[in-house]
Formats: sequence, C-alpha cells, structure tokens
Amino acid sequence: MKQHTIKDIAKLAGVSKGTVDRVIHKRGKVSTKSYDKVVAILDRINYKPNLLARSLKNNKNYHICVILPDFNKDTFWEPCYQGILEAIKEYASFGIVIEPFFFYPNNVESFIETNNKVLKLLPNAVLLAPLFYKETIKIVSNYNEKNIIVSKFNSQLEIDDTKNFVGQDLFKSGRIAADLLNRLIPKTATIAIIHVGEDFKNAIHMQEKEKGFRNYFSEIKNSAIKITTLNSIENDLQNNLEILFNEHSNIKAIFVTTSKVYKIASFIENKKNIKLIGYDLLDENINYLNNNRIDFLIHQNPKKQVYLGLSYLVEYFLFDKKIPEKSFLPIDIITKENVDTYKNELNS
Amino acid sequence: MKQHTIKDIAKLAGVSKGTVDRVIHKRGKVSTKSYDKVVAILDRINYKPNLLARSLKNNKNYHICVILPDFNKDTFWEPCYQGILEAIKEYASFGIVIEPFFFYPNNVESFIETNNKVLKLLPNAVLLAPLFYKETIKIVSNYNEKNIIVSKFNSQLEIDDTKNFVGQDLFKSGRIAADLLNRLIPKTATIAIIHVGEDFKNAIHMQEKEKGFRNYFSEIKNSAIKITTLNSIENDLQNNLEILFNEHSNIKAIFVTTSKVYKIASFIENKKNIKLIGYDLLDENINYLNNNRIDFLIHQNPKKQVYLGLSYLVEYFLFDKKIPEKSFLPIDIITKENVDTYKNELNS
DNA sequence: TAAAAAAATGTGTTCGAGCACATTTTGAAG
DNA sequence: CTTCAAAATGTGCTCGAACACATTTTTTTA
Repeated sequence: MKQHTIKDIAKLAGVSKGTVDRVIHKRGKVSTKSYDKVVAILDRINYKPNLLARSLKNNKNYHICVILPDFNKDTFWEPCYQGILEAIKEYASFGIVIEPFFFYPNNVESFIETNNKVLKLLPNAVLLAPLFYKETIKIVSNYNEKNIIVSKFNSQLEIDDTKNFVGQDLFKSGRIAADLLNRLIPKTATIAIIHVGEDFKNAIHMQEKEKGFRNYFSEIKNSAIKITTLNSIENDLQNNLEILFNEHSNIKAIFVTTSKVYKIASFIENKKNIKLIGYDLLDENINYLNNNRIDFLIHQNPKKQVYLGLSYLVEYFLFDKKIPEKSFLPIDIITKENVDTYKNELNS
Repeated sequence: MKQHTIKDIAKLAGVSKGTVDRVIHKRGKVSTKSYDKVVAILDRINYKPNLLARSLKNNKNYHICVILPDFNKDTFWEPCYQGILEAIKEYASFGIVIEPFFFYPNNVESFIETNNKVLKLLPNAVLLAPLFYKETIKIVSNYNEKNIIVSKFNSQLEIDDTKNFVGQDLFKSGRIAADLLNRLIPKTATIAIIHVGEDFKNAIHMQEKEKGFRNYFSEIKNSAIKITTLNSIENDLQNNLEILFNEHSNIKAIFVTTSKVYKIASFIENKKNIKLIGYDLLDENINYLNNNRIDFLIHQNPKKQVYLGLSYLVEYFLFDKKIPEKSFLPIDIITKENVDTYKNELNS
C-alpha cells in the first residue's frame, strides 16, 4: 500500500540512493551491473516519484503574467478576471505568482505596449488573449527568444504552430447556433448573421463562427433558408439594423457572433417571432434570456478558459506535466432554464 | 516575490521557528510578548504555508474507496469508471490509493454487502452512489462511527443532512427537458414521460425529474399540453409502449428520465414527428442523436461527478481544503452538433 | 607493480513545515 | 538568596527527491 521511495529501491537493488537517482535521470556514470539491478527493480515495482517532495526540492518561484483586454471597457472579459483571481488564490501557496495585465480592447498599440512591458519582467510564462494576428506572431517570437513559455486562450490563430491553446472550436459553435435556429424557424425564412463591435478584418473568431453557421445550412439539400450578413460597429448598429429590416422582409432569426447580442435584443424587443441567438453569459444577455427575447446563448466559458490555461502552466512548473497543445472546451448551450447552473459553477 | 517561510518570520520577530509554529497552530506555551511580536509580523506579511512542504511532512497514505454499480451490467456507469481510472493515475504520486468496488445494479443486498466489505477495510474515505435510500442512511452511520468520511455522487438523497454531495439538480433538469420540448411541439399535444428500467419506488431521481418537468408546464397558463406518465421495466417496454400509443393518439413528444432513451428511440424509429429527449451520452444514444431520432440529450456528466468527488477528498487530505457540502454540476444540453465537444472533454 | 587518472558509488545537505525533545528563563516557595 | 517546578523558547530531526561533493573502486599508463 505504501509508495516506494528511492531509498527503498536502493536497498532492494543493493546500491546507494545516488546510483538509483542516476539511473532514473539517465545521468550516466553507472556500471552496467548496477544499472541492470536498478532497472530490474524499477520494472518490478512501478516506481512513482513523490511529486510533492520533488517540487519542494526544486522550490522555485514561478511568475506567470496574463495579458487580456481591460474588462472595464468590455465586460466580456470580466469572468476572465474572476478566473485569474481564483487562480492567484489557489496557487499562491505553491510559490506561484500570477499577475494580470490589461490592454485597451481594439487597440493594437496598447496590446503591443503591454506585451513589451511584460517581456521586460522576464516571467516564466505568459498567458495571452491573442486578439491581433500579425502582432501576436512577432510578440510570441520575442517571448520565445527569452525562453518564456507562451500559452494562449480564447482566440485561436490561423497559424498551425499555435501551441498551448485553450478555447473553443469556433467553426463548430457556428454550426451549433445554426442547428438550434433551424429547429425554431419555418422552412422558408431569412436569417441574419450580425457581427458587432469589432474590427471585422482582425476578428478571425467572428469569421470562423459565420463559416460554421453557413456550412451547416449548405449541407441541407434544397434549403429555402436565405442567409445575409451584417457587419456593424456598435455606434452604427441602430441605423444598420433598420436598413437590414427594410431590405429583408422575412427575417425570422438572427445569429449574433459576439456577446453584444443584448444590443440587438434591445432593438428588436417589440418584434415578434424573431428567434435570437448569441454568445456569453453577460448580465444583460441573461436578462433578455429570462424574458424570452433571447432564445439561446452559447457559453464560451471565458473564466474556465483562463483558469484552465493557468492551471496547465502551474502543473507544468510544479509537477512537470505536459501542457496540452490544444484544449477545446465543450460548447455549452444555454437556455433560461439551465443558465443558473453555469453561473454558479465552481472551479475544481 | 519570494514566499515567506516560518524561518523568515522567526527572524523578523526575533524568536525561534518553534515559537512561530506554536503561534500559528495555537498550541499555547508562548508568552504574550512573543505572541504579539509574531502576530504583528503575520498580519504584515500575509503568510501562506508552503502546502507542498506541509503535505510532504505529513506523508500519510490515504485510502479512498469508490462504491458504484457494475458498469458491465449498466453501461451508464462506465464513464464513472473512466473517471476513477484517471483519478487513480493522477493522484498515485501523492500517496493516494483509490480503489473501486462494484455492486449489482438494482440489488440492495449486493449494495449492502459491498459496503460492509469496504467498511472492514477501514479506508480514510468512501465515495458512493447512494442508490438505496434507507440502506444508505444506515450505512453512512456505520462509516461515521469509524470516522470514515463519506461523500456521495449522482443521486441526492431526500434527507437534508446529505453532505459532500456531487451531482445535478434533478428537478431543474426536468424543467430543462420540458422547456426544450415545449419549443419543438405544437400548442396542442400530448407528452409522455417514461421511466425505464428501475424500481420506481426507490428511484428518487426519476421522480424529481418528473416533478420538474410537470412543474414547468404547470406554470404555463391555459396550456393545452397533456402529460402522461409510463413506468416500465425494460422487459415489458415494448408492450407498454404499444398500449401507451393506443391510449394516446396525439403524442408529439417523449421525455425519458433515464439513459435508456435509446430503447424508446428504437421503438419509435419509424414514427415521424415525435420529439424525443433523454439522458446521458451512451454510444447507443449518440447514434440516435446523430440520425435525428433523438432531439436532445441531457448530460449528467457521471465521469466528472466521480472525478470531482474524488478530487475534493484528495485536496482535503493533502491540503486541508474544505469539501463543498453540495456541488451541483452544470446541466449540459447536448445536440448532435456539440456532442463530440463533450465526449472528448479532458479533466483539468 | 606502483602511481595516476577515470569511472563508479556513496554521503550529506537542501527545500519548508511540523513536532518531539532539549535547554533556558521565569516565578514562586522555602 | 536558593531551589525547583513550570513555563517559555530553541534545537534538531523527519518527510522524499535531487544534486554537489567525497570516497571508493576500477582501469590505464609509466
């Protein structure tokens, strides 16, 4: 029942613990005779090093910086901050220092500046929301030069060498939205896809969602569903929506690719029979969900994304665990009936 | 940046580490003068003991037994076994021994017998699926006498002193099923609730789901939805279903309160326009989900339930963390589009 | 065959918390 | 002002892994 220690193995093999250590860590300087004896024992007993002892001996302090948009400017990011706070508390006792850094949403300069600030601190690892494509590539290579581990969350980059990513499969989430709406609307109808509030060119995630959404309907033979797309910054939304409804008389459903779905909900509040689906459990969105103006929300679980990203790094540092290259979270479908079971969710 | 140690505090307060230790653990035998000095320092620096060191010093081996139905007899429990295996692997390096014990589903004697076997082993903790109400109460008190910690998962008991429970709010999951079906069927229709395969009297969880389901429709004013309930053991299902359809001509939807929904799917495979919802990601269920014979599944996440229940116990033993009294997992809505994002889900 | 070099093996210390035990200080009684 | 017990304080070892350094054994070379 008791775990075997290096000392046990040494005794069993008739050598000293130093020799056992050298065999385990392949440090050489061991005669074939001793080597064979030790390996024989190791094979027999399935030795598992005590990770607490190992980590205690290492006794390093690790510094992890998290870089994300300022949640005061865009409340989508607020749960992330909650996740960071929980991780700070959780891991402080293990000598892990986690520090958040915020940049202005939609502001490339601020993104670069923040990263340069972090780079100077020379942390052991960085977890970042890579909102800007080209800039991220440059920045990641800067970190790599200094041997700083980089993990990313939320927005997957196109490039395939994106390692250590925690997030969702956005194409798939577009398909899920399509499937849900398809169940609720008549066979003949127009659906609007609305991208709100960000620079569309840089926002790969909105494009991916649209692709997935359209892909779903493209698979339906002889579909009488018409799909139209609207890109709009927040300020022009009111106008653009009016134009949209003037141009399309048969809109039965709207898919909003961001958390700004409450803006559209507010606009169409008095229009009956328009199904509405969007993203994220913002309080505004939940209100509209509860009074049935929003039908479904898709939960991107930003809090869990950050927390998971951080815990991968921590377990790598402390216990030498592998960091998963790509960790896709489940895509949760939220209605007014199950929303509170997600809001109260604990971290493990 | 570096964490403070007891030694640091001792130096700062001008006392020995022994004295600091006595203050921290309130072991007395400290003069008020020394006490005040140490407390002053503690207040100032926010000392967090190194949990790795503490746990290493304790260096106990903990034995946790998990008691659940044999997954060869009822595949619902198979994911639980997967969760147990993952937990065994994960925590072995920390001196935690986790051992599963299986009883025959629907067999009280086997349940009691298994528990008595475990009781004799005097483990540090037991995690059990408390399928039988009265018997569980007796058994829990037996464990308590021997100071064995008991946690439960999956089936919440009626009694309110149920501590350390990991599972789902079943009433709520019934409501969720109702809400989903309500979106898919006409205003006038009959819905059948079907309980399959267990002794209904003992299966509190099926009753709770039905209550939630009916509660949802009772809140709708002037509802033209009729709800009928069928209890059937697996062997009589075919007959009972035929009777059901003969008696009710307008059945537009079926809510199956267990993972046996695939049995019903198989029976109504050729009947058009009957919406079907049930529980759990069994392979059979997923097949019917993928060919649209099942519309929605509700994910009870049995694997996560066990894993979470075990990790609470482990963190209690190793790091003295509190075990949450009741931990309700989110109630996941599954369609054919998001099912694979749950199937591949990793444990943190 | 002795001396020197190289290889193999063993020993002892560290990490931080925790606790048993040793030592010192305090205070009360004679 | 001693003496002695009680209270306070300090010291040193342990947990298991890891690694530097010390010691022993083997091999090579003169």
